[in-house]
Amino acid sequence: MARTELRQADVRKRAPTEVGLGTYRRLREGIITGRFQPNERLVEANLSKMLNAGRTAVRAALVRLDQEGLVTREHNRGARVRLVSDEEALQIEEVRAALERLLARQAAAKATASDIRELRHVLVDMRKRFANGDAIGYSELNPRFHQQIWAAARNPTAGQMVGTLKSQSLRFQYQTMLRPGRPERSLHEHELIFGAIVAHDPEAADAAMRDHLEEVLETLRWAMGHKSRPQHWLPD
Amino acid sequence: MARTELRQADVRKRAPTEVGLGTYRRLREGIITGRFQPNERLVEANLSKMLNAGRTAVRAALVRLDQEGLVTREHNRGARVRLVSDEEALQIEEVRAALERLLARQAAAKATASDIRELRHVLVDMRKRFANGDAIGYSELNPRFHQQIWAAARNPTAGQMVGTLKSQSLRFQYQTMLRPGRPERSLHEHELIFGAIVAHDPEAADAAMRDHLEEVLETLRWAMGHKSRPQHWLPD
DNA sequence: AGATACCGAATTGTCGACATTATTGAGGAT
DNA sequence: ATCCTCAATAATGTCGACAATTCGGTATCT
Repeated sequence: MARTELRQADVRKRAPTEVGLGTYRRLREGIITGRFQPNERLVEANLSKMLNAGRTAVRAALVRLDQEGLVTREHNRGARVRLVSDEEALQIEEVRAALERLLARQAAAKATASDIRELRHVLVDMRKRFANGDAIGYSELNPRFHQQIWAAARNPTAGQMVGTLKSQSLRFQYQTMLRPGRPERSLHEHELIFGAIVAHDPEAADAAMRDHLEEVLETLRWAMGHKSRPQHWLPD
Repeated sequence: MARTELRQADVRKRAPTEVGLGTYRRLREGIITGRFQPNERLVEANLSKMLNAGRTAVRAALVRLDQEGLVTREHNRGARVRLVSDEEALQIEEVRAALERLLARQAAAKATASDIRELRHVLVDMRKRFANGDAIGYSELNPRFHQQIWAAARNPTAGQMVGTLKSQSLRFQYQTMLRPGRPERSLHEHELIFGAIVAHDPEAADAAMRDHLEEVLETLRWAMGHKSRPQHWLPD
């Protein structure tokens, strides 16, 4: 029975140097940005050379990414970039909506003046880019806005969770801004959310975020109906 | 460019034999059931012998559990059972509430006759045990009831997510049933949720689940105020 | 006595080698 | 032509050994 270690005094603050961070982070980035295509095989030896890291580190990274839902692993058959189906993407979006509503509510309750300043800054930029017709720049700012809300909510648990969710469904987000009239309404919805947070009105923030993400979901369904067939499965 | 592998035809259905499942599952079980105490060091060599598995497998399991939030790892300093603070536990409960509301809503929308039969079965058992004053047996059935709802919702994404959340805060759940009058009200709340699902009324299911988990949260806050000392009884 | 440097035990991180398993393609039988 | 067998190949899973690092205790100096 060597289980005699449980004093809380041992938990000193220290630089939280996590373990195999480098390779994990780079591999993750590669998957999210699409450098590895969905369903592509991830051979450990190859990755080992590409990231010049030992196979052990690659392996650990793959385990993490598996748990995170970005790759799938099968016994003796290796790892692949996980392909999330349309249905799954919708489910993920629903879950994300539930979490973001909570975060918006808490942000409205807890936001400091500094939080609001940051949020306003992003929103001002969004207005500018929208006015210039810069749709790409606008959709780049979109995640920034939401992340500011997560920060203001002071709920790391929910924040991290919604972050991993977003990484899973990120491939689908690019299509949504193509819908006619979508950017304009998107901007308006963000204004409403911002207003509710500034007013410190959790109920309104919840409702505004609900409406916003309901619109996003609807747009996503629209995009899925209209999407030209994914050019995966080539006709041989 | 050896990255020319992306046909969907390759994704055949097959037994999804995940990788190092055995050791991971046993270690996880050990942590959840409290055989390893919070903040206890998890030395790889020891675990290797205890679970008689290679150190490699133990290591992989620890990586997974780290990503899952059940252990924390620091570079060159090993792994410990993660201690979740009271504040974190409350945050987790809030997130869980948001997700379970979604799941209750979807369960009400999609539940089949079979789902409802299963759910009724659990509820009948709960009534019995409550009538017998069997508080322990009652709280054992509690997770079963919720899991049936997750199954009926047909939303694996949210289901798995709420499952991992629950495992993180499980240590706190034992205290809640000690509050005077809590079992009775808990049973009543479960009846309401069940009724809403049977009636296929998503709105009502959402509201009932919200009320239920709001009560749980309140009880949790109460328990935290009253906790003399977290008595980690060792179940050997 | 108190602070500091330092050494040794314990533990983790990493690498390479080997066994195990799946996959592919050729070849032969029906 | 189709199906089956079977070896060749490629990739993963696993084990052991070694280097690197942390931590506790001890000796040393002021």
